[in-house]
Amino acid sequence: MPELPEVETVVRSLRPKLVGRRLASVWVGRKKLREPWQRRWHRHLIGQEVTALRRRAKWILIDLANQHTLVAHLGMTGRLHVCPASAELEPHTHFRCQLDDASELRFHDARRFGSLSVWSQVAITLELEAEKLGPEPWNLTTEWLVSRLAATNRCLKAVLLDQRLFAGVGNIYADESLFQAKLAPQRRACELTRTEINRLRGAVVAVLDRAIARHGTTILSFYYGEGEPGTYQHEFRAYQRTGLPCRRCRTLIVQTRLAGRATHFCPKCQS
DNA sequence: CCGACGTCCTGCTAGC
DNA sequence: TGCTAGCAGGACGTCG
Repeated sequence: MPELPEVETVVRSLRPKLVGRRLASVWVGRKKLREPWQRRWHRHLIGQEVTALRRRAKWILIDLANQHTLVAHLGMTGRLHVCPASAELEPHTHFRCQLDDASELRFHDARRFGSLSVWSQVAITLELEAEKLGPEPWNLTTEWLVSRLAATNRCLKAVLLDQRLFAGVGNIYADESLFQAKLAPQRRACELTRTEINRLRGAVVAVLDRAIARHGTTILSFYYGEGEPGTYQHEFRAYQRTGLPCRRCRTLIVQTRLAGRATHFCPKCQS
């Protein structure tokens, strides 16, 4: 399930294959993923050169010379990759775009929680830079978090999944960050001390950095580049370790449900 | 206004 | 052994 580290891994592997390439022809299979595909988007893509590849939280931004951007979100099972145009078509392929070097950019997504659309610079500013999305976690300040967390009655797990606060964090890295910070997921965010908030901020960044270094987490369907899996799942401390001994204190890891999501934690370390 | 919860979607698997 | 119900979750809509 692609969160920030997986998306960063995909962007890094796609960058050398896409920047400087020109988009030739576009084929759209399913006309609606999360949102309907607009017919006018074709002419924003055809003939355009890719000028840059960026990531914002869990969003992939493919910038074009005409100031438009092909924006992808991988959702749960989405995969965006470049392959030879002749490569066999995988099931659930929803988008293909031939490039000027006989390769092809493809998007496929079995569960269709992902999205693919074309945005203008104005739209990107509105959707990704304003109140809808918090800063990249590395730019979080304790000061800003203190004021935001004081204003909510939600538990830490819910707060970590809130993209307006911890942009790019999803269920896996929320659990791993809370374990690292030794904070209970059910704690009320407004009850945290300044020291604890600073510890949480540090833990999120450390976990994300390490996950990026391991090319993300592969459980079922996440692959990057030519099909390589991430390896961060081997470093899980809480997520999917229900009933296994805590690596710090040997207490058995417990699973519960918070903010509608499976939540894993050590009842002793994270008390 | 805030927070909890339902919805979308398909593949895998636990359990009968 | 084979089938099926239930679970997985990111973003967004809805409801109390």
